[in-house]
Amino acid sequence: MGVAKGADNGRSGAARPVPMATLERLSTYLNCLMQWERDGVGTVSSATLQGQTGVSAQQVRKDLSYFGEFGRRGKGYPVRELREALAGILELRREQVLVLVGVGSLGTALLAFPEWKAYNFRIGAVFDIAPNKVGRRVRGHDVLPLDALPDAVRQVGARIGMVSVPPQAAQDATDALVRAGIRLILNFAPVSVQAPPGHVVRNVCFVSELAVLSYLAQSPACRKAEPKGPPAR
Amino acid sequence: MGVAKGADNGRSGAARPVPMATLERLSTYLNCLMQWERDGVGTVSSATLQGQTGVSAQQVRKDLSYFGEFGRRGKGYPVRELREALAGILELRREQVLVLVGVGSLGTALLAFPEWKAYNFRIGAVFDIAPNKVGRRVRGHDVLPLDALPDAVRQVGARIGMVSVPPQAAQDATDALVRAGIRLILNFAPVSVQAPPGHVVRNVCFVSELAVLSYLAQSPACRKAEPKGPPAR
DNA sequence: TAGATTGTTAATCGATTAACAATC
DNA sequence: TAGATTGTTAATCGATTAACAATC
Repeated sequence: MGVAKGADNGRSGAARPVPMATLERLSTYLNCLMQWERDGVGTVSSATLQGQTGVSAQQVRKDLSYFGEFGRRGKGYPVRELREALAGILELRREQVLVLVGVGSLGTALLAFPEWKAYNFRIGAVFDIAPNKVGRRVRGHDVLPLDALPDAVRQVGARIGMVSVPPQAAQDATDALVRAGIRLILNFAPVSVQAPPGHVVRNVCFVSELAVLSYLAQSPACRKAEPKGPPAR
Repeated sequence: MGVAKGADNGRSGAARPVPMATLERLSTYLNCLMQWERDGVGTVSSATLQGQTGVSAQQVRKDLSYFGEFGRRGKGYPVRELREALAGILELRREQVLVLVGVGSLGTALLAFPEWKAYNFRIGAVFDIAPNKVGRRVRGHDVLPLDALPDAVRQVGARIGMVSVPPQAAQDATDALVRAGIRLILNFAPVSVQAPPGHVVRNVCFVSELAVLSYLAQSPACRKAEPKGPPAR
């Protein structure tokens, strides 16, 4: 039931499964390291990462330990090396090609997102069903009809699909991606969509996040999700 | 360390803390129920919810049990009542007023999001620093300067703030919200931001989600996050 | 060396799943 | 009643935290 056996980078001997929670934190670390690298910072400690992310220093070290040994005792982690290592773990040293289904206002905002390049993502093809959108050019991308999906996916080598269509259309869009051979799907529509075994659907649902905040608003329970301990920086 | 003591709806006697994981699933259930209510469905079982959400039936029942007893044994859950109960638990029977900082393409897409009303959210005020945006009207909202935040927050009664500014500006925007008395913050910028104790920051980070998918792409580990068991529908 | 900080093992805590009694 | 399905208690599993030895 471990998510990712055998993903241990060849370093850590036996294949411990990597907790999903760890995986979800990795890109946060990567993001900090990218910034520090731009700033010319040479070394950081797990305490520095705690200060920046709110994740406890020991948790940071534990997370990294699933993939190998990246630090120097008494010193900390070399920023550039750790950044490269994390990018490698997340398969972001090779370009990841995405396809996008749905070019409404959210889809258009996604096309304009300035950080794709920094993470080595590229949107390879863009689709919509609306006849008045198909054939147009949006933010430098030709909008293709949905039935062009299978060919386009093969052509651009996409492995990940993003769904940004209205809720009623989300399952259809997902099905189309599945038929086109896409096994990794990021759903932005505020409904749950299902895909067959062997596929992974993850959701970006801000309504859900807001609902959690709304819940927390009622009691003085706001004392969760805070940075803990002495922030070092 | 429990997130939400005393949130037990007055029904369940002692105040069991509600797991964050449960909280995060609640809006998924709510979403399904809203759809079913529109479709005129009278009753659903936990197995139905499993079929629609991928969350196991027993997990659904366990989640609901933190807040009370909503079902009828042998029968299932009355759609309308359960929807109302969940909306109440999430404090969504009263209107939740939001403020938005940052009216770039993502912010604009958020303003255009059609489902705010359905969840009883309302964007009460909108802010930006860019002089060429302040004073303009975007999707029916007047864009205000950041220093209008404290007054506006009081005036519209906002309790939740959304940050959709470029990464470099995200911490500043967060600080401005904090100074304006906002304690619940949803950050859309792909950086981690910090807020003082007593505040909650949650993040919507699709880069993070994509990074997880990218990781999962490498091994045949795609056999996670699937619907399990016999879907009933 | 002494101080700092990592990496790891053990202990705790929390969340999910299994089992089943309650009851419609 | 019999069948179905809930709600709850106990058992398992997974993730976080604490403690500490290793070592730069």
